Amino acid sequence: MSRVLNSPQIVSPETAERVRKAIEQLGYRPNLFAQGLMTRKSRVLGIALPDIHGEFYSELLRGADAEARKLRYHLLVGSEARAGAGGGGGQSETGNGGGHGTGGGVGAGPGGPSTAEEGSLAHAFGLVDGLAVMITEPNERLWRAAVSSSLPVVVLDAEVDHPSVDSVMVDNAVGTREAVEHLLSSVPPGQLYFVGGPAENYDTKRRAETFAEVLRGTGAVIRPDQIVYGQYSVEWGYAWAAENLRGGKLNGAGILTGNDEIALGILQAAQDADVEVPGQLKIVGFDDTRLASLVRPSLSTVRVPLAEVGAAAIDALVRRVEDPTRPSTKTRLATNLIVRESSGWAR
Amino acid sequence: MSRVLNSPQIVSPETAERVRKAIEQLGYRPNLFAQGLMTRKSRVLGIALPDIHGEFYSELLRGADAEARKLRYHLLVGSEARAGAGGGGGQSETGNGGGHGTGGGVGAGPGGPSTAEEGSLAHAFGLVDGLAVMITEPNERLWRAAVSSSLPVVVLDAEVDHPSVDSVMVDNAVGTREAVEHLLSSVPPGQLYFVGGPAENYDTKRRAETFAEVLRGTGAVIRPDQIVYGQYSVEWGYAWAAENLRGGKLNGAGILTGNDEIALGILQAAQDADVEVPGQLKIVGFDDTRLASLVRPSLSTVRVPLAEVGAAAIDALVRRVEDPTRPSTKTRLATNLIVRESSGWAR
DNA sequence: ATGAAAGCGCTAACAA
DNA sequence: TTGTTAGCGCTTTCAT
Repeated sequence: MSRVLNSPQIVSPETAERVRKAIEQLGYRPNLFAQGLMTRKSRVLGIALPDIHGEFYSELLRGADAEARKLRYHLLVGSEARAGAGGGGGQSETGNGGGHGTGGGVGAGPGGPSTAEEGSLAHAFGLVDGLAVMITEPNERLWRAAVSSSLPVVVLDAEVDHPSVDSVMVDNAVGTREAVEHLLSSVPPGQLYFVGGPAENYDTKRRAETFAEVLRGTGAVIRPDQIVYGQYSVEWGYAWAAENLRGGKLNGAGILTGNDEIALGILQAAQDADVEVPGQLKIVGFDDTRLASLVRPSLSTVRVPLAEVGAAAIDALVRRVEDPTRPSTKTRLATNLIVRESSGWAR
Repeated sequence: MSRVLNSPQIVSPETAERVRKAIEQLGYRPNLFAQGLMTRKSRVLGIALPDIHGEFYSELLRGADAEARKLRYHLLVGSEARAGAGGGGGQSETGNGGGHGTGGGVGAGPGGPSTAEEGSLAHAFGLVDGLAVMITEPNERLWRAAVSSSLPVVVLDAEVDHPSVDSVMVDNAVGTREAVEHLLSSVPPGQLYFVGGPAENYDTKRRAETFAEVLRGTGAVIRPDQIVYGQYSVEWGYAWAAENLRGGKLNGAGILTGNDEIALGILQAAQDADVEVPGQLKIVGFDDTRLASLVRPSLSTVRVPLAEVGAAAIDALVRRVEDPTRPSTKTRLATNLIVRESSGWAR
């Protein structure tokens, strides 16, 4: 009987024992499909990321997975990478063009349109109890699919204002501010640069804004070349630096980048051009991926609690799954500057 | 009607159209639980890794995910990390002790014993069509769970000899041989070292064996200190090198490591001790993770086609799911040496 | 406290 | 070609 497993307290001890023994004997396993058919629950959560690869998403996923396991849920992953036409920006390391990415990843909710090639989690929609979806840049389709879904949804990264959708974001401002002020302590405002990822990327955008804000706070006027956009890739960082290192333009400069990869590219270009870091050029990355602490000189960077972001998303999602009436929450996790060799210490 | 969706060819065009319109109108979505209850299929595959974190597993997972999507399946991930008592060795980057890891990760098949804290995928067993499980070191429980499962199973990394279990492995021998011979071209046999990961780890073991074999092929007698085991971590590599760099013992030596992380640790120790790489010390890593090409000097390494391994696993699994009678296959993917700066070129 | 039966939404087999 | 029905294995309700 299912009573033994689900409500052990209302069944007599001896019956329970008898049943339990039979279960053991027969190697009985409840059929999860039948169970799901009745209860409408699977204890499986979907997580849709722009990409699955690299330190960034790997760490996020790890945090999400750990939290899910703690709450006794499972994770069904779905990366949008290579899904639709032109992948999204995200923090992809491959640095493949900056297409505005209409790429799917989540099917439309009931009532919405649905094509055969809807995208990653469309098919699995019906199997999961909820969905965590990361939206790193404007993506109308993904967005509408997310908010109009009948499933509990938590959105990562994008600004959300929907009564039934939870969101988890990173507070870029604090860390960015710390980083810029840190750089300003040894570099004049006119020598400070922000080398970002894709201009559409929400995080890059916010970081650039705070960068500009802090700089303007010093009374400085910002030149257009001080804030530039590209890709979240080593190659972009290297290319930008190689270009701008010429003529000693960057001598004595300070650079904040959109992520650690870009910073590493710049670091390598500097090394190849025999420019001393941090002596002649100071660099601060973003995210604090493992890379940052492993390269030499080690990379100063703004730490983003990636694992916590993943965990918070799962946490919010599970809460909502288990209590759908609960008001939506916005979680915002702090960032903070970590000073290492590339921006400060003498070696 | 379900006939329209499942066997469109046996239904008249106008009926099909009528039904399709109704489906659209009502926003109808087939219930996957009911569907699964009948068909016993979910198009979801479980993948159990020792850990989910770091370049190594990230890349493997990415390959698996890409292949799954191509075959129109979904991936349910389950890392064993922190599952049972003492995590397994695997290629975890955290370098937490080398416990022999009885850690669960997969529940026992029907008939087997099952405790409440069975591990990661136990609960989801009933939802997936098949299971890819990576076994990186002897683990009786995981092993028995895998082979005795009623589900289609493909084992990664471990040697398997079971008629119904497919396996995907890496052919460590070729790459290792290439690496050792490459090092032998500039370093005498007595100056060659293999600094491995955990001694129990299958890959490390095989690599050590081939290392020894090639060395013996030169007629040399191998000292015990030439082959050592530790963790798959930067810290272990650094510690070993820091220890052995003293007294110039490693001057003119060549080192092959169990993975890139260890190699990086050694590289850093060498740099901190002002030992020139590759001038005074040559280093070859293993895996060819992104790390290897990003550090300076760039790391020579034996490339392991991680993404292909993941893809091959999913491929084999899907084949078996869709044809359970098919004989089991063993896939073995080649490795090959990639020479970069740390073992060869002058900078 | 326990047995019996309805029904979740689908597919497959059987009628028409 | 199409309509009808049994039944997948569970949970839940209703009788007992």
